Amino acid sequence: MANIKDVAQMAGVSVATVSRVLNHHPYVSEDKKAAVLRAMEQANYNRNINAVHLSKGQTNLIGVVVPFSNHPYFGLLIEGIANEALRQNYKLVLFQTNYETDRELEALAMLKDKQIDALIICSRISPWHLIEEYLSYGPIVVCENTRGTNVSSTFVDHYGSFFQALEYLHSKGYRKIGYCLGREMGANSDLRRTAYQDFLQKYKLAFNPNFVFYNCFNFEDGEHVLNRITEMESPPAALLISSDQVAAGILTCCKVRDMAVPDQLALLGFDNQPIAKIMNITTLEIPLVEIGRKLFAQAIEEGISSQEEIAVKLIERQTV
Amino acid sequence: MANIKDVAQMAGVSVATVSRVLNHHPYVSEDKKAAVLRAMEQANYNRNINAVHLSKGQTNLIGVVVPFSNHPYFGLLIEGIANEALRQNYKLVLFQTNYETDRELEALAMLKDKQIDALIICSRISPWHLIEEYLSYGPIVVCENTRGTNVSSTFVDHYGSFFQALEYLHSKGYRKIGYCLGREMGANSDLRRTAYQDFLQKYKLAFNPNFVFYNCFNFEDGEHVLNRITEMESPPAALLISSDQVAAGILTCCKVRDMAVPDQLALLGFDNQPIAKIMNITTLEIPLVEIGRKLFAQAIEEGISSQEEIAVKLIERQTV
DNA sequence: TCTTGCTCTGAAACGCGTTTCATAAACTAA
DNA sequence: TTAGTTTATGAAACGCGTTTCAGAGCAAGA
Repeated sequence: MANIKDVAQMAGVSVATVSRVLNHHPYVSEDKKAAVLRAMEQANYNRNINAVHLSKGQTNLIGVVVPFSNHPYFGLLIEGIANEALRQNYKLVLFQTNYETDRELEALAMLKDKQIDALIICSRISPWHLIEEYLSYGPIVVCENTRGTNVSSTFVDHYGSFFQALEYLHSKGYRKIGYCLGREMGANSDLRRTAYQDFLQKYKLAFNPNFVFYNCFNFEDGEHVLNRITEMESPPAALLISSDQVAAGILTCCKVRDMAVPDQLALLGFDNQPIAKIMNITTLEIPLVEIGRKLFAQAIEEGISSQEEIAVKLIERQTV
Repeated sequence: MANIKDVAQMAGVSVATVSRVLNHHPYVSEDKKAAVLRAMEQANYNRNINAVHLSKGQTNLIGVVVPFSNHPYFGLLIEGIANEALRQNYKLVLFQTNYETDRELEALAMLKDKQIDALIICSRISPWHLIEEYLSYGPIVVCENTRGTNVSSTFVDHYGSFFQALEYLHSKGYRKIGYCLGREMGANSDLRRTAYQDFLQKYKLAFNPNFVFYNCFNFEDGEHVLNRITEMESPPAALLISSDQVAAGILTCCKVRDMAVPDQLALLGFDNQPIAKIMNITTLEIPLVEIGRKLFAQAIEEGISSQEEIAVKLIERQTV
């Protein structure tokens, strides 16, 4: 396998000049450039990427940590990240953690080893102090409010948007409001729970633990929710659902059971996923693809750190 | 950042000895080994992985090409691959192609650049001759019959298993049999189509183009299938469905519409995914996790190439 | 006692592209 | 014409761990 030295010799130039041609450096005369290109062609030259990595001290690989890559929420996020990665000539290494600590640690270890230039954590399971330990090895970008730290992030104000959603339902006359979340634990869930409590307090509404549904991730989880609701003597009149996917599942079940939406049960989703549009679900749009783009940009941004809060937008359709 | 030289100096040994300690070479005396470990600790030494890659000429990274990582079929395959990768201390780079040629080419380019040691293609879109061009750069392992070539593969005899499934339905008395596939094009679809034609011929059954359903990938695609079937004057009595996921979707719809399974419509799935067990779907088990393991083993197996055919197993449950 | 064969260690070569520094030539502005 | 840029190019240093080769020391077997 020919290397840069061979090519240099064949073209009658120094390796530095070959390197310049390889990297499109402007200061190379046309004739030498042509000679180098010819030599590369002849020798069937292939740049040794590992030598480049060693020399540059970077790999153009960015790690992305997600709990599930199959979920539309993360799917859209990944899409945004991948778009930007392509544009900037980076590749992605995907870590699907299933919320297992070890998988997350693997990703952090790769950052430490400089096998990836930066790490984007879309949703974490590890405690924050553990993440912090790895900050010195390379940029880590997350999806939660990191204001006051030097960690970059792009995030949604989950407290504010949840509160906003509750206010909207309240303004529509709903008083018995329940909500569906994914994980019971986790930074975002905490924020939403707090928003809910504060909302109840504001309007002097009583807390009903039956109105809280956890482990709502996918379409099929909607059925479980509706099963519980139909068994209740005093069911909620509206549901705030942290994922359109689940909202769609609930809505589908409602149709099957001839439950009128929104009259018997109002549904307010989150994300504005494609399925929400198709099924006419009222939702709070979260521009996930755009968030993905920003996360990537932050991952490769040099020196500085930045925190960006993303606004959500209410999309009124027919389920509230 | 300390390097191996610094550590060697601190420990009073040569870099070779430090390298031996790092790589658990047996011939290092206990005291020197201890000294090296102490020095590494003190210097907060971190091995530069890119230097290792350059030196070894490999990266311990294996590329995995799938069309969708969110589909249970590929999810299980990936699980098997990932298990084995973990065991053998390799990392995976996942390429989700969405069946776009460019994404597949990206993966092949990384193989060419030796940024990955091998490539596992779970389902391809590129023509075979294009894949072949990259064989000289590193091992490529695929999921289709490559007997007679020097390409390693682990595959299911799709012709045989489809035929077997059709025979089973026939033996149960079904004559009007339809089938659902994913892609219309693709090596596996061709095989299955041929099996179907041959089956019809064998039993002198007429071909009905309405009994063929394409683009059946996910749970929700089951609804489309059933919609078409309910509109037919002369619907199929049994369906052979190339994914349990779709079979589950169809079965769910049947329940909603009070259609008796298998009396009004028999369903025979493929894969034996978890959902098939839960929903009691008769299916042909494909040991996807096991196939994943084998694919990975083949990817890192030195020198030789091997082709392994995997047997499927009929699991009789309650939908036929 | 002499081989033979381990065990242990270090020097040096190797993998290979990037980048800095020095230098020379060519050009521009004063 | 002189000073100051800009363009162009090569030598050499740099990033850093692995591996081969040679040799020393020591023990077991002949």
